[in-house]
Amino acid sequence: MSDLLERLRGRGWRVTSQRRVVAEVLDGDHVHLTADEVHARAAQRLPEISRATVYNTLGELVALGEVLEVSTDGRAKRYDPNAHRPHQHLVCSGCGTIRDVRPTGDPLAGLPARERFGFTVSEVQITYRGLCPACA
Amino acid sequence: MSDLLERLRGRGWRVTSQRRVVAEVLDGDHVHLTADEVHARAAQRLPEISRATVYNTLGELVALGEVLEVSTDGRAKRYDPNAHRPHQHLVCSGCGTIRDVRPTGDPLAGLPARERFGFTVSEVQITYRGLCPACA
DNA sequence: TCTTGACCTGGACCGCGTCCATCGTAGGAT
DNA sequence: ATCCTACGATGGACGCGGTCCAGGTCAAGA
Repeated sequence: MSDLLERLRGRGWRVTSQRRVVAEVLDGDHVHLTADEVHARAAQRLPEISRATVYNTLGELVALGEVLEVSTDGRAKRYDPNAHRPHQHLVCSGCGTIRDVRPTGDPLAGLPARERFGFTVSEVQITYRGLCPACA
Repeated sequence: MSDLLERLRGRGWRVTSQRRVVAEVLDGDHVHLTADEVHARAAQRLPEISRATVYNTLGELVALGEVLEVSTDGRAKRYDPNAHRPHQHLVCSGCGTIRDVRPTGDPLAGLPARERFGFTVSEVQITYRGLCPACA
């Protein structure tokens, strides 16, 4: 994400203080923040930033492929800045923490043509669930 | 799901007309209905059934392992009556229809110990996305 | 520096789901 | 068959996550 702002400027993005702050928040610790958490952290640096702007900016970053949306619990969506390296997620059923993991092999290989029902399958999302060491 | 009500009675469930109607709705076409769709179909048979009751009943069926909750789009949860046969889901990015599919092999095998970070992994949810024949 | 269209704001609004006080009733007890 | 009562149903208020909108603001090109 380091030169994210330059990439976005190159794509015609108007770089504003709000967008920069949101990008910097995501660029920090690689945790999976909710939109409200992003808003809270952004507001520490830019107190008057609005929720709507955070939602808009996150949506744009997702549309541009710079950030991934993850919804593992049916509650708030989370935003994953690790978008350029394909990976899956490992979720603790106890505390809800999420880790990025990289399974071996081609995940599409497990779905034989007979089970595709004529679909053009292009993407696979895998969520591994279990208990983390602390919760076990 | 055929003798579902008997199983539930055996577990101490009080069988009411509302619960029977909800179970019958799920037992119909094996589509993946939202809670509101379940409510609408139930209301055709039992006009005064309340939303809260439908939500309660669905939640109980999930807790008892008779029905699965599926949230593929971050919108409303869907309810899958095919709970006794392990399967995954194939979702059309165009129209949103969901098909049950059965991948080959053990889905847990793809995650080597090194990528488990000490977690006790017990469950794998896979969502295949693509376009169905009609949307392609 | 000026201009302008893209952007930001705050608050109303919406969809999905939960909660709660109250009423109704399934099913055991008699 | 009838009664009793605890479990279930009702529906309306509420909460959270997210979207929309009218109006004010400002980045960046001319």
